[in-house]
Amino acid sequence: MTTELVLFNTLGRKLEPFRSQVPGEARIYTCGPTVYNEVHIGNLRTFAFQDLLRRSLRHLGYRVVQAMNLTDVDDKTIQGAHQAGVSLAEYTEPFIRTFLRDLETLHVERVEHFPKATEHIPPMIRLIETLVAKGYAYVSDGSVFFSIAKDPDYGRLSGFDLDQARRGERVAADEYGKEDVRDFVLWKAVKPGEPAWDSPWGSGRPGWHVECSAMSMEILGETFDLHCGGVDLIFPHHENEIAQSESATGKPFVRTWLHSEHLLVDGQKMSKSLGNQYTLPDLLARGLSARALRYLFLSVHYRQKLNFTFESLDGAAGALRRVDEMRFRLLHAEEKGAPDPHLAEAADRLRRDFAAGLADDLNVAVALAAVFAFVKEVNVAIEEGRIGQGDKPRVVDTLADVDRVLGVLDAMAWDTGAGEDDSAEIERLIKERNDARQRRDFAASDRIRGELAARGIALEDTPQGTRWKRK
RNA sequence: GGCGACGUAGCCAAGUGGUAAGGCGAGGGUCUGCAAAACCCUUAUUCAGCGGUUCGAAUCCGCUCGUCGCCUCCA
Repeated sequence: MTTELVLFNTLGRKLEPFRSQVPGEARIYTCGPTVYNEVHIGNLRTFAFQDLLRRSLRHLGYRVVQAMNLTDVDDKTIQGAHQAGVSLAEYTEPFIRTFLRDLETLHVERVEHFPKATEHIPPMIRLIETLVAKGYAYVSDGSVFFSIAKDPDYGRLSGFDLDQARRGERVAADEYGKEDVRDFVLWKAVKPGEPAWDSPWGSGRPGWHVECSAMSMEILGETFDLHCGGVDLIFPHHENEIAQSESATGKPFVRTWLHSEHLLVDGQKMSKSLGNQYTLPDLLARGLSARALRYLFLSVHYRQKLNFTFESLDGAAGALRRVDEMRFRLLHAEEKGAPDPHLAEAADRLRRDFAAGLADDLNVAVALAAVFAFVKEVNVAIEEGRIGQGDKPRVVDTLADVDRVLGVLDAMAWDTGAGEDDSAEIERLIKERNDARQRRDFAASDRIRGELAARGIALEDTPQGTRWKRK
């Protein structure tokens, strides 16, 4: 597939053809969570987008190398650990575990690297040393600050005029010593009781922004292809990353910046005070499906706010049901005669339209419309008895191809697989029921149908016979 | 106050100059012993409102109304 990928680069705010630095290879850095609490569905929306990105790149022919950091040292993790009376690592470990579990539940692929900030302190120190040596940073009371005034390009990503934006802002208590309120901290001098590492400026810990710069360049190189995060990270986090990295290396840091919009709940920003801050386990506990949530995430363009409602999640579940039903009917359809040329055409059209949708700045809505057009064609073919030799695997393989990107169409992959195999007994009961129907003993047949329904087995009588499925 | 995004049918959502994709829901039909399920068909003369540009606008421009975001930790 040689479809050219176009992406919206926040740096420059326009659509651009994507060109990787190394042909055929995409190197991606994504800002992961700060592991001080459980992630909510808003966070997960962003990670689902990043998963879509990496899968799409692969679909369009790229090899992907991706790193996602885990920020396990910052004000919040330190405070949390202190309040819980445990070490930093003891405090963050469970949140890392549940984060990775949530990703797995949503079928978000493991990325190649999950660097933890606490395990990469030396490269951060080296980066800061370089900045100090080059005059971009200065030391003050054991802390190190980046000097915005030394970086004429500062503000390029966010488009903010810092002269206007941050004058008169209050300086945080632990950041006295700045020469300019707009400067940001690279290294924070230790405070009593806090975890700390040795450095040329004394004991302390890295600032948040420097973590990502150091780790991304360490793993992916001084210039890499894609850097993603939520829109809230554009300023100041990503702006600062650019300033640090490019000042240190003199090279472009990231070629393309991608930012995903936020998720809203009932039209409002999630917040603890509104009580609308859901986690994935919250939704699962309500009996809602992670698969439907993934579909919902995928169905809204990443640069569009996603308004989460239970109704929209129902809609997502309904859409998946339609795909599942088609596969179910296909499974029971009989292949006879020559392959249907219409189906082959439909399959080609799906592959083409699907790839074209993805290539257009990851327009999944268009890609999904192609899937549903295909579903309809297959349904009609089944209805008209046009399923020929080899058509079933053709349909299944085509869906499997697009599902390598979507990761949501194959119900079997999401099945919890619980329960013993009692299908032989079910088949026996169905036969018994159909015998009763033959004798027009409807009381008996309805009784069996009721029994099966009570066990969660739904029957469908069709002209080709009775088929069943678990509800 | 500065910067920005958005407003398309009951709901979700594509489309950014050539005459409204798709999904859910709803209505009708087919099938059925009856059902259920499923499938098929139908479902926006119209894109927040008002002006303007144009042969032509949901798409471009202006104004108004509304929603949301960033500017401080934040996906």
